Amino acid sequence: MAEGPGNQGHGGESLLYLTDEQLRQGIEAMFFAYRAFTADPDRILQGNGYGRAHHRAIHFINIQPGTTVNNLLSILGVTKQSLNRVLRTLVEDGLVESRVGRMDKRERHLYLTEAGAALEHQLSDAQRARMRAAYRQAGPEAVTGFRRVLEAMMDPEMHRHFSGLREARS
Amino acid sequence: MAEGPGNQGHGGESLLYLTDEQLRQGIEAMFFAYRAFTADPDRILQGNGYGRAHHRAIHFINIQPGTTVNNLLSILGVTKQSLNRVLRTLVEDGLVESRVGRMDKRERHLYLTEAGAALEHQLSDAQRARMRAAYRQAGPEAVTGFRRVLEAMMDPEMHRHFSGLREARS
DNA sequence: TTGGAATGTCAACAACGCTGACTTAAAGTG
DNA sequence: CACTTTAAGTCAGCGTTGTTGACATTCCAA
Repeated sequence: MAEGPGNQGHGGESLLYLTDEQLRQGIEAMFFAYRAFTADPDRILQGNGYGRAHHRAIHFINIQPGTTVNNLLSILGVTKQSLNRVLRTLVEDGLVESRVGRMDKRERHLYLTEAGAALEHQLSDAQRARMRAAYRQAGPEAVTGFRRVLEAMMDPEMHRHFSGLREARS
Repeated sequence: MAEGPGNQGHGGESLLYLTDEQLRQGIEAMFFAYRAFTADPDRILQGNGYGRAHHRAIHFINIQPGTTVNNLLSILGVTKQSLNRVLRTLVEDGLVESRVGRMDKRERHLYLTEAGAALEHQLSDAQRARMRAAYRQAGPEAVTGFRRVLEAMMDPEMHRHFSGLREARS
């Protein structure tokens, strides 16, 4: 089974032999876990004409109310045309409000309406429930490691946008 | 928010207060990390007319040579029409070979050709490199926790298909 | 004031999910 | 053998969400 060097005990020291098999399992785990991770929101959104892209937009508008389209663009890493299609439907449906900037009238500042906030809650509740269950099952130490690996995996560019950076240092 | 008493202890002990903010950061970390995680293969595949779906098919055919279409279907969790579209192009392009089953002639057993294996290598090398770097940066303890949380997050259905199950139980 | 950069919008296309209906071939079962 | 089920493949069509290209508006600086 390619057990390899049977360490990874708990030392924290050194070596860190990483066999291809171990890495492959990590890759596969990411695939299966991410599928499960997005399953609940996908289910909620399907049928309403919304999808994962709408979820992402709603999520980040909720976190940074008043963010501009351009800022959202750099966070989501898609083209403005792609984002615009999503934003247009959200605005039309009254979930997002788009206000012209006071300083710079080219900018549009985005806010969730009450209806938008309600949907956001529904979505994030479902996702948090799964995350909470996984965290509970895995234990607090595992959670720390989980977060650490994910952060190391992000592109440095994107890591800037990650909001879990508060107490990271100290 | 129904925060309630912080534990319905099923594991038994353990506080494990999980604030919404902590959970939200985990959710966001998954989003950013997964994006980075798929970025390298996506870059390699783009332009060849292939995409993430082709990558997934190639990955699992490589791991289970001779797997049937039906088995692949249940692993990937897509419809046969969706998978067939991908498989057809891979067979046409000579990356995958489809052999009629000897026992059951209805089945088609799938194998990577040399060209397919070469592409698989290219893809998994890129992905392993990123995974290895993240593992190294995070440390061995973190890796264990990472794996533990991801496994807890999977749907039980899908967890059956996860190949990293050898020594898990002790 | 004029030209360039930034911001946002519209149109069209590709990848890849989906449903539904259908065919072919082989296996299983009375 | 007739009947049903299973495995695989196909066709047609649609929805979400990426992409590029073209274009309008706004700001700012030469």
